[in-house]
Amino acid sequence: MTGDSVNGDRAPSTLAFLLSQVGIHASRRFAERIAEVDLNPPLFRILNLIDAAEGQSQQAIGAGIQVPPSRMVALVDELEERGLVERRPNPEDRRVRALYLTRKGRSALTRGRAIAKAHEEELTEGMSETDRTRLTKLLQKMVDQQAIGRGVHPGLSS
Amino acid sequence: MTGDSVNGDRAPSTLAFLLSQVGIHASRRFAERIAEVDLNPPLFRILNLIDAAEGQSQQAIGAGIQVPPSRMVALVDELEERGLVERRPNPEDRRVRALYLTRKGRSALTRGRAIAKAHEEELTEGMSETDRTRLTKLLQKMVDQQAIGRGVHPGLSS
DNA sequence: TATTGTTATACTCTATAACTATA
DNA sequence: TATAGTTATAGAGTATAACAATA
Repeated sequence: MTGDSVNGDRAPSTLAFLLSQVGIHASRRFAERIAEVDLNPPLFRILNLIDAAEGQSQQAIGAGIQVPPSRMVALVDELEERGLVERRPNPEDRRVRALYLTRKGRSALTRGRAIAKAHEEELTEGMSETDRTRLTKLLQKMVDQQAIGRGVHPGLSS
Repeated sequence: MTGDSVNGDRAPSTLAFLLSQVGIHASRRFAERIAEVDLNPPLFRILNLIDAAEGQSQQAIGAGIQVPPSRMVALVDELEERGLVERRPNPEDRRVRALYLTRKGRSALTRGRAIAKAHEEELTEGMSETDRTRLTKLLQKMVDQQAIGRGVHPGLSS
């Protein structure tokens, strides 16, 4: 590939190009790996959020990461069908469905986290500790400067 | 958003998360901006590639960035309908359609490049020149280490 | 037989709008 | 009237497979 004459590697890549190139690669690769535990990135992300705030409503969870209500339904449906999440009635407001992880859900989350860690290591393979820290800081600064929102992943929102 | 209790910002982000977060943001933002000249990222990319290798066949262009033949048809169809690209017969092989930019295509490309430059500036706003260079080098190293392929954008391939 | 370009088709992801049951 | 959840539906983007013309 690198030796082809018809590709885009003649000009040095811009930061914008590199960022989107590496970012999409990282997302794709993570999607591949998290599939090993029969999850996909959105599902894994929701599992994490429920774990961090058990008993919250579907829409409260969704609002935090800019996921519309209708999508939350589909996502939670799938998690519930697989027995990873439970929808419990909220006695104070019968419209609300409070979300809880099942034991199976908790175990899936643990396995997912191990994969996330392995993915992180794969992605930073061959990088010195200094470079990792440096890169993290630069990207974090960008998230703040560009007002992306910490923890808000655009691939799971609008 | 940053003050919400139900979001993902409690734990410090991993490099994998940051990379995909910032990368997808950069892609989305670029898509928004390039729409100002009535293009989308794949179309702009193809325009660039044709400019760099005029007279090549559709499939030769597509192969360099891992785009399947059937998709090249749709992409070039659209560019041709808008009068940005011309398909010319190749007298040596009548199966082949050689691609050329029209004057209008060249002008669209110029305007697109100006937008790409503005996008680059927006994305690196508030960053020192040192940090830009540093970030570029780190990402470039990652592209090589992860065998992503210089100039090959995963968002325009498989 | 192999290759270029094409068509037909289908699948994934996602959002918008309308609906229901509660409040 | 407003809100939580739901359903119906449609659009964008993309890939695979089969096909026609030419090599």
